[in-house]
Amino acid sequence: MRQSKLFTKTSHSVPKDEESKNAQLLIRAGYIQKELAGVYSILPLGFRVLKKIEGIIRKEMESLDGQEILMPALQPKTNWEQTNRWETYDTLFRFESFYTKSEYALGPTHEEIVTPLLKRFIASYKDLPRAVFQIQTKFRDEKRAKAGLLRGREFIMKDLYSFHANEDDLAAYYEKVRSSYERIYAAVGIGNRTYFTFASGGTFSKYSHEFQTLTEAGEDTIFICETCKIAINEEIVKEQPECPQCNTTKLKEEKAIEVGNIFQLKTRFSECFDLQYTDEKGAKKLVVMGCYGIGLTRLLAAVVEALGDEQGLVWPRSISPFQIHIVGLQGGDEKAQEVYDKLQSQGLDVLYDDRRGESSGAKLKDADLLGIPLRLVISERTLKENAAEWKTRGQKESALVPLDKIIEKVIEMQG
RNA sequence: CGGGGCGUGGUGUAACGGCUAACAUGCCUGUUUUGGGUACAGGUGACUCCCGGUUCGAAUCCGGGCGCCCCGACCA
Repeated sequence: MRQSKLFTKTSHSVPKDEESKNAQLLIRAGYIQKELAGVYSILPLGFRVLKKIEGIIRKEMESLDGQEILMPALQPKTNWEQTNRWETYDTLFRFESFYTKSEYALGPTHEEIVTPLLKRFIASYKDLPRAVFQIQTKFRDEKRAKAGLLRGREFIMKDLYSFHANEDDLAAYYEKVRSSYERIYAAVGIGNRTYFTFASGGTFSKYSHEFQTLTEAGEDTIFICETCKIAINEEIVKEQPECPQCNTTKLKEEKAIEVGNIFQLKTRFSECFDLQYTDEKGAKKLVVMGCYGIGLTRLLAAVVEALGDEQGLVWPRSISPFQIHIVGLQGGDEKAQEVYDKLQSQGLDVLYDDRRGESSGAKLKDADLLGIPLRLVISERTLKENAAEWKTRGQKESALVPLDKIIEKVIEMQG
């Protein structure tokens, strides 16, 4: 893509109504735009990142035999009354139709839809296990939206629901999901600072598990066991905090942001909707359920919080909007164009800063702000060596690479 | 939901109750410059969030509303 055609622009100044690092950098770089408190438009560069994250998550969900569906965000009140959550779910968006006076919810989660949905198809033990997932916009009536994309009123979430014949099967599946989640966090570049965390179970069970990523902007406080590489959420740490695995009390307190959670719902919802199956002996039994969520927009923001620096965004290759940022400076435009065409024809994701009016300094600053992992500068100076300057975002050093070796080197880099 | 702060060109800010609402940035024209947000000149751009009140006079004071941020509470 040519940068001169991109409808978004970078901005020098930070919006005064945003304080969080993720919102400031993403808005300045033109990845997102705020529409309302806690509600953002995702612009082309941000959309590309989101799609990359989506791809990583989808691949893992499919490996868990998850079948992708899309359920409605608009949901009937009756289903929420059936689970007794119409009155009690405090961030539920509830509203009345202007014309019919019927009441609706905007889905913050989808147990109320997915459970009756699967009931139409599950009748026998032969129909189990099953897993479905979706990647969809969710709504929560937050009393206070905050911290950019970290806590919004509208956000994009992947939710997976699993259906099992018994608790053992659920437990085994739950472990598989845990591994998938760990691969997801590693793939988006925050694996080394994301901890499997023991947390309270909320509405459904005694405990649940979260994945928490260490960042200053985190809303949660967790206690890390360095030996086991797991953590405990503050909410379940009472007087004597200890690691549930090795029982040590040497725990390190840290701020973290919750980037995913997994719950064993068991029969909490199958009871409400009478979701039963017939077992091998002809007996009726309740289906056992699990649910597993990852907020994509929040995950994106968490990566920014964790990796962004003074100069701007820093993307891992796996989710960067582009793999390569070609910057043509004075005297290098013609060659830059050639290299761009060549890399494009190799099917590589390339952003080419072909803007003519901008000064060199402005282009280099913008490249840092946009955060694309590999920057190739082509200018009069590099062309004296018949080369391009190769620089990795986030690293100080750069090197000259001969123009005829670039494709080779890019392919080598991508492994 | 409790507390605090704030709404002024696209953006960031300034302006004692008193001249034509100022500065920077952006944008447009031209010249210039070209490896870390070049320089100069000219130009464009604001019913000062909305409604009402006080006053000879309101961006400024008062009341109400709407919106935004931060702290806390809450949080699948």
